[in-house]
Amino acid sequence: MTRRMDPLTAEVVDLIGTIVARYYQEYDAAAAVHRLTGAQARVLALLAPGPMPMRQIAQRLKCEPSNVTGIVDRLEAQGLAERRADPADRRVKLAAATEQGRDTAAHLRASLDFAREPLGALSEQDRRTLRDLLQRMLGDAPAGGSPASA
Amino acid sequence: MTRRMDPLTAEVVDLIGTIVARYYQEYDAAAAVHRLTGAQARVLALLAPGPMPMRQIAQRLKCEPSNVTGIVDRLEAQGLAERRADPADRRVKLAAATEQGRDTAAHLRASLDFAREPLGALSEQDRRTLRDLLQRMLGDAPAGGSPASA
DNA sequence: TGGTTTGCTTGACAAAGTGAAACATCCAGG
DNA sequence: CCTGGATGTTTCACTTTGTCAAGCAAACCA
Repeated sequence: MTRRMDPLTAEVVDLIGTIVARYYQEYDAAAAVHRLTGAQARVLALLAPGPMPMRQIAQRLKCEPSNVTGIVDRLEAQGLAERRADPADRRVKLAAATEQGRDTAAHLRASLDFAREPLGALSEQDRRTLRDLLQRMLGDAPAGGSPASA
Repeated sequence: MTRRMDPLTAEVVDLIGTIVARYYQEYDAAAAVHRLTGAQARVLALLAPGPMPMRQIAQRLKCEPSNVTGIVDRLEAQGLAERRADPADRRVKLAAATEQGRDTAAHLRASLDFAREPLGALSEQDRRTLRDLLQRMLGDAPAGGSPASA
């Protein structure tokens, strides 16, 4: 057990840990500007492109559906989201961002300086290299980006 | 506002978001193996090298000291940590990992496959490049290492 | 000495998260 | 058709994390 990690790998792991901490911190701060918690902001960002069933939100967040109920409740209370019926399946409730919700989501995305600013220290060539390295590190899996959800 | 981000930068940001999500997920999973939550594991890792005042733990976690009280309480209840008096200042309580706590911390660190495995896809040269890019991205700040706080 | 600051804990509270139970709806086999 | 099982959501009870304000003891300062 406890197989030793080589120093270089350990260093990279530490750096990633630092990035993770900073990412969370700045994400929460950006959300707080709009009176949102991190979880609420994440759901709102998920809903910005279009409505989504509660179940699917839970899958994306990797949590139980019962948890999503509360988060959407709070977004709804602030007028940022609403629940709609799914015409195709009456069990399903589609969470959808309101006009104001989409607006907030856009501002939120804009205020993600955590992304622009530190990356500004890198040249375009560097960023390209970084992207390739991260992609390979993640096994070329698509970068959590487009939902591809119906 | 809402200055557009160039597509390359956006791609890198997305990748970082994916890494952050995966990091958290795997960290929590590794902690759960030892009946710990993520926060408890983080504190235990902090205490593994040596005792630390409660106040300092709070600074490292960027949270209120009152929050640390509860987390250390739970570690203490599991026999993984204990509180000691600071001979130099009787107000201070030093949280310290017990023998068992250090042992758990070591196993925890070992089970961080999240670090070794994905990085295994990169050659040593690649890891070196990645390290340098991340360091520059973080403004050459030391990688979350030494506190330097008095 | 006395007043202020510092370190920790307590209490009340909100949000995030889990798990189990309840309920409606859908779907498939007989 | 209709019954039984699977699915989607919510509710409830509960834990953990986290905040903030108040309280208390010890240290510091003048």
